[in-house]
Amino acid sequence: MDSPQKTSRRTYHHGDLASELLRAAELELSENGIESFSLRAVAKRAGVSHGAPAHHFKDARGLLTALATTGFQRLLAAQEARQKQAAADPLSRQVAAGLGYIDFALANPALFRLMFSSEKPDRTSDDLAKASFAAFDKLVTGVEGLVGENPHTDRNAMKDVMASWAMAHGLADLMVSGRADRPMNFSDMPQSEIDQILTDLLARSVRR
Amino acid sequence: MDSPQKTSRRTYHHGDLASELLRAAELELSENGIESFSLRAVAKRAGVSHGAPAHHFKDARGLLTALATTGFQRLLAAQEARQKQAAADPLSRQVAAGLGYIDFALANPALFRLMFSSEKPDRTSDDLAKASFAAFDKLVTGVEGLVGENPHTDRNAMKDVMASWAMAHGLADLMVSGRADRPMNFSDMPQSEIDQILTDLLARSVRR
DNA sequence: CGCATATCTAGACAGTGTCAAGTGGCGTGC
DNA sequence: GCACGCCACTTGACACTGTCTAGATATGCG
Repeated sequence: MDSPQKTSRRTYHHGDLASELLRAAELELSENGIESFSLRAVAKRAGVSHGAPAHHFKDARGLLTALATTGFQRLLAAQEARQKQAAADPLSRQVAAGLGYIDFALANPALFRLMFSSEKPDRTSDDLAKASFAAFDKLVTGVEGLVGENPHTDRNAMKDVMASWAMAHGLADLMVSGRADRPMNFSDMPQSEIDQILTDLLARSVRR
Repeated sequence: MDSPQKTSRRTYHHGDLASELLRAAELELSENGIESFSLRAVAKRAGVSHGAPAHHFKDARGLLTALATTGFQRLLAAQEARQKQAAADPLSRQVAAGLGYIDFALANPALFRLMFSSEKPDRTSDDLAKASFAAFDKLVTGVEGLVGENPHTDRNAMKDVMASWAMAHGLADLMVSGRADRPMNFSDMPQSEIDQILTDLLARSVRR
């Protein structure tokens, strides 16, 4: 009568190995970084043999594709979380999306790298494409509210999307790699002050 | 009487294996990407045994650190190349630096990833730190000319540096990973039109 | 000319991802 | 209520990786 997915797996059949592998993979990723990621270490962490993952994910690429997909879903959620706390005007909402983007990157640096700086996830995967498009579309609708044009049909509006994205992504990537610390001294600042600076920078990108 | 570095190495001692390894490594990098980089493949490409590189670079990390160092030197050169063609006013010069940054990234995508999205280069290396600081400092002096304040002492000016860097880096990174193609349709544009758009986006970041 | 030393080779080791074959246990059809 | 089928997993093999050690070779200094 117990649920099929229990944390202690003394049975031969695991019950929910797929999601356990995803959790293990994310832990491995965040502890060791993407460049020393090992499928066998993930299997060991999940308490199964090194060949077990193949039954749920074709290969390492498959597992990392699935993991990146959840990453994009959570990236979208992080953007929305910031928007909930933000003022209702379109600029504040768009800036909030950028702040959420950066929040996510700083909270999940290795996953962020997997999503944006790795060839390992299979970008032709439908699930991955859908999830990454949804996160992208958050910026598109934000700009649409801001400039009153649909970026998918208006080239200038799409330029604003690109500006907004590039600024958020650039800040996120430089912060994740620790390159913003030296010039900006973020580590000595309270979060509110960091937010203020980032807000200023993000707002520049969409003003034309 | 022949130069010590000849392309055909039938001699036991190579003569200039260190730089040959660097060239081989860069070729391997651009052909296979950083994630399937193999030190043994580099050695094979250079025509030496798999153990040979260790004598010139302590390990794979050492080789990649040296390669990233040359990358930052060439990144700086690419920024300066664009500035030479640009108008003399400070804004044009700063935008040109950004265009050069993007030029470099698009011309050397795998190397760009090695420099900015990898933990393999040893960032505590003096040579690497010096080269990467020199490239960064190009943006700093550009902003100084633009706003009339030294960013190293003026916090607002350093914010402008960060804005300029984040926009250039964000655009470069998104373009390298092919993520800008879909929304912007860059592949259907002549270079002049791409430059025009990028110029607009880069200029936004430093105007306050 | 001979010897020291830098340079390179060759083999071993632990670790990696993937493939093939074999085993354990669950549930379905009788 | 039981046997059988099938899915989930294990095990071992393979080629490949980076690094270490020991040995071979050529260069240049005395």
